Amino acid sequence: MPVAKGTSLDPARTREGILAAATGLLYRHGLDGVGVSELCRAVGASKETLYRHFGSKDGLIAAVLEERSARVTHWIAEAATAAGPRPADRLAAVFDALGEWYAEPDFRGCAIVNAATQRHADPARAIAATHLGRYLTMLGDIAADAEAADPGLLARQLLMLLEGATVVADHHDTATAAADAKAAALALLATAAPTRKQAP
Amino acid sequence: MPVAKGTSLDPARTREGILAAATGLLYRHGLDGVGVSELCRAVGASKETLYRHFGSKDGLIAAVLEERSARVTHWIAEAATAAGPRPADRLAAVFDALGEWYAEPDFRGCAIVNAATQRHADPARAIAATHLGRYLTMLGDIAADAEAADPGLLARQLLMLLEGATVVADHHDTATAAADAKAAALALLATAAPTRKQAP
DNA sequence: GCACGATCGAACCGATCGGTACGACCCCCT
DNA sequence: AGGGGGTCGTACCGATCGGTTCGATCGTGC
Repeated sequence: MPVAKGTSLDPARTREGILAAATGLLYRHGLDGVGVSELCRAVGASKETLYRHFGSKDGLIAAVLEERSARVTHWIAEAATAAGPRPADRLAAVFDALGEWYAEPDFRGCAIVNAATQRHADPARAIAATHLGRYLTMLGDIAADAEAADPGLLARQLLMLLEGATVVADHHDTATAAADAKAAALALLATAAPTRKQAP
Repeated sequence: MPVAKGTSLDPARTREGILAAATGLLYRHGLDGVGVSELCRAVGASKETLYRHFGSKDGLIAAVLEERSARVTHWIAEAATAAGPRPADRLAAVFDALGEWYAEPDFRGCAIVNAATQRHADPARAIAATHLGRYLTMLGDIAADAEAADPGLLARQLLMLLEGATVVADHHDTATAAADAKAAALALLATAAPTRKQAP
């Protein structure tokens, strides 16, 4: 409960606060499951402030999705690079990170893909496309380092495992999804790059 | 445009007509993207008729999803059994069928999973869970026939590929999704059941 | 031949939606 | 000291939503 009436913090701080609170609410309740008034009450901001910062509800949604896409992909990429140089280790780390995410109590699937599903018009769908593109780039790096015969193909297949695991974890089987997907991903990697051993 | 005012057809026929028309509209526009009034106009039925048959919009949605789940899974299973006795052929046929689906001009992802994403309350999510369960059963049969070391694991991995391919085809890369997923599925099958050849 | 059941079309309801307007407040800067 | 900008809270707007009701209509089975 920082601010009182007039603001002491700079507007950028206000904007970030709205963004952070809206991210959770829109994810949990769905884009159409929470109204702007309710959003403002939970955020602790007035409608006027929200609309000055984001222009419209869709503007707020777009900002939320862009920020979340950047943060999530960065988090996954960090987990991968922290696992060391070996492609198999990096790939395993990606799915281990997903497993932590799936285990969170209010896991609800991929927020960006979910949003694109709920909005058939442009903004959300475009963001989802670039979001998947970011994943594909990261997986493509792993595939290339593993000297896969067709790194692009392997990356697209790994992306399907990643998104499929997320869907299955959301709608069917939360417990084993990440581990199952990890095993499948490592099997695909081994099949696509049989020449590479773990020589130093 | 069969019926005029009073009905000559039996109520079951009316119900089926509403169901069929609503299936397409709700899929294309999303569950919240089309109102009941618009739905009635497109269907050619009055609100009173719709509400007598389905009770509520959610009741209509549930009926649409149940019917679609049964029809889709039956269609995929038919494609698999028509491909012959060999597990690899049946698995390939599944993803070939998915490829036909992805290529349809108004493909929008899996209607049941999409609906479950849009509705955080019970009915749609429960239907999605049983829908994935049906897929899992079919894939489990293939895995078992292939004498996979762990048929349940393989089936869950294949399910992720199926759902992941659908997500990717919807939001990123429609063209190669099915073929990429098919190759990955066959590779997983070969890895999980290396003993089995195609002896007669 | 007549009542019954299914249907239509349109009016209607309260609720809620996204978005705007306004007066009051308070902090920062000059 | 004082003014301007960011904010709050609330009231308000038109539109639309899901759902109900009602009179008129028409085919079918008794």
